[in-house]
Amino acid sequence: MTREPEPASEPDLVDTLAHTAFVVTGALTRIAAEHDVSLTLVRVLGILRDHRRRMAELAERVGVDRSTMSGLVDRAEQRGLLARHPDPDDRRSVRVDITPEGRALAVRIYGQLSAELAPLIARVPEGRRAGLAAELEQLLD
Amino acid sequence: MTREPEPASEPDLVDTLAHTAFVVTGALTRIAAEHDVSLTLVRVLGILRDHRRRMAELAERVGVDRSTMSGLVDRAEQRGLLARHPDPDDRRSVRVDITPEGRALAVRIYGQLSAELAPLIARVPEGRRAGLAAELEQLLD
DNA sequence: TATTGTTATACTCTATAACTATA
DNA sequence: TATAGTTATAGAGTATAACAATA
Repeated sequence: MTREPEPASEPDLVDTLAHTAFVVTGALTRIAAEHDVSLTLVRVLGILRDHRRRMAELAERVGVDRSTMSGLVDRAEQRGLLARHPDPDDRRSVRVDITPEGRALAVRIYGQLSAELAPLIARVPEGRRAGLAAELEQLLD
Repeated sequence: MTREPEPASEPDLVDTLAHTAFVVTGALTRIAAEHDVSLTLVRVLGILRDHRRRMAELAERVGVDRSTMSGLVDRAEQRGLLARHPDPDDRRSVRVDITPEGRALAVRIYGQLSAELAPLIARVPEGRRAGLAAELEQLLD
């Protein structure tokens, strides 16, 4: 008979995922600070690289209150990184766009993240990298 | 002849690692907020579960200034989660200990993280979970 | 009535600079 | 001189509550 010491959870993988999150978030937070932006704004820039979004969508995706997003967009707009535009379909809504300056900053920051993670990724055999990424994405959804 | 479009970096795995970090950090930040603590304090509690640490060590590991850690420990101490003790070997130093209350809170929070990540981990075939954790740890160091 | 976004408010988090005590 | 920790200060990030405009 085989005992099952861990009925439901997988503590080892959970610990590793938490560890991964701390390392990656730490690197990104530090890089963001070097460019005088917060981690939250970095995430907003990343989201807006692909699609224009409404305030409420941004807040929901990043996980902050709308009032928080409102202030964050205020400051980013003053710095020329984002721009508000009216939504022709709903006059209550505001569409937030990334400016060319914001896009350039996003490219710099995410490029720097790639460069800093490269030595870590190099520890995984080249033939396993795609598989590792695929397994992680499967886990995330 | 084969072209190499990505000379040095591995953008796919970088993107996935960033995605992982956002998901896990988001869950942990939300859980922490439910218990009225910050993500930074959760990390401190996690570190102190294993070893007593000096203020400077804590600040360095978490990636904040010592003055920030000083205030954070102040508030956690007032709440009975941490305790300062003098260091007999160096009278400049302060050793920070986790209290039983702090330890109980850490157990609750990390347990809740395990429970919330369990459905995600379930998407990875059981036979691959240990391997995935090992590959990630290899990457992290 | 419900939703979108903003503002006012209050508190935490954060770093910088200046300081004390100790090494 | 250098290091450990604290305090004072200022600014960003955050949520809650109340609000106006629109659906």
